[in-house]
Amino acid sequence: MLVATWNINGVKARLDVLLAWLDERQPDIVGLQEIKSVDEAFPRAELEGRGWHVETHGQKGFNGVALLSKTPPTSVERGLPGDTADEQARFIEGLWEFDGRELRFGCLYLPNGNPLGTEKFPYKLAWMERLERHAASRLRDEVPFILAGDYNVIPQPEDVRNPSAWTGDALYQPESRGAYRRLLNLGLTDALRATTDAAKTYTFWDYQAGAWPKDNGIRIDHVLLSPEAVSSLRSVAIDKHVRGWEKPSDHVPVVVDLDPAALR
DNA sequence: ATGACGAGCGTGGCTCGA
Repeated sequence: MLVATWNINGVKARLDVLLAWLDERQPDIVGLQEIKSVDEAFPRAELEGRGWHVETHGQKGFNGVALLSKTPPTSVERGLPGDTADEQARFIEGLWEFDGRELRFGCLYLPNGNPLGTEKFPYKLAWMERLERHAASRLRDEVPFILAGDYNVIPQPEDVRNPSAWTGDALYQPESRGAYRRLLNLGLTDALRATTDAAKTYTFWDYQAGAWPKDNGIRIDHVLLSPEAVSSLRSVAIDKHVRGWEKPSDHVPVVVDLDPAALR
């Protein structure tokens, strides 16, 4: 079975590439980020007409996350726990059952945090602390758990073409990378790094300054697996070719193949 | 290299992203 994450950068502007990619890939569960749409404006009918189940957690103008799946989730929760005053739509989580085995999939759009020196960076770090607490809680459930999305964190130097260009950026700060490392230290596995130590496994290329033709990318879209899910890991793919399509998102899908019979 | 790209909102030029 295939589970995937994709920062779509506007679902209405990206409907054609989303449908083309879904046709090509046929994933079982997809987490979308930056849908930039309220729930009522999400192109639900176009997706449901092709058999997809749709769960949204939208917001006007920016942010917003969604879950698409071939079979409906048995339950869905919206919003990251831990701060009722946080109104930004950045987290949605669903529970599925496959042949009697449960699988929980959390889809996140972690705050960017730029520019440094503004309230945005402490908001990012506070959000990561909440995410760590939530992940620890889910891990205690021992239900196979996937935490996938746009983390807005470059974990290591090999995850960026030009590390020195990012030293002043929130995505590459020691605090951001440390918080990502703490997630892994809880017992989550970065699916891509469990399968390869290759460099240039980027998931984002800026629209500006010819970043895509120059392969000036960064790896910031990650799929983290709980111990109960990592035992089912077959392979990971970064669908890089999608970045070359007409009207692409600046991010590409990350797709993880799991053996459902090995979920425990 | 980042005023350079792109989406949303809403009709001109902001905000936001990474």
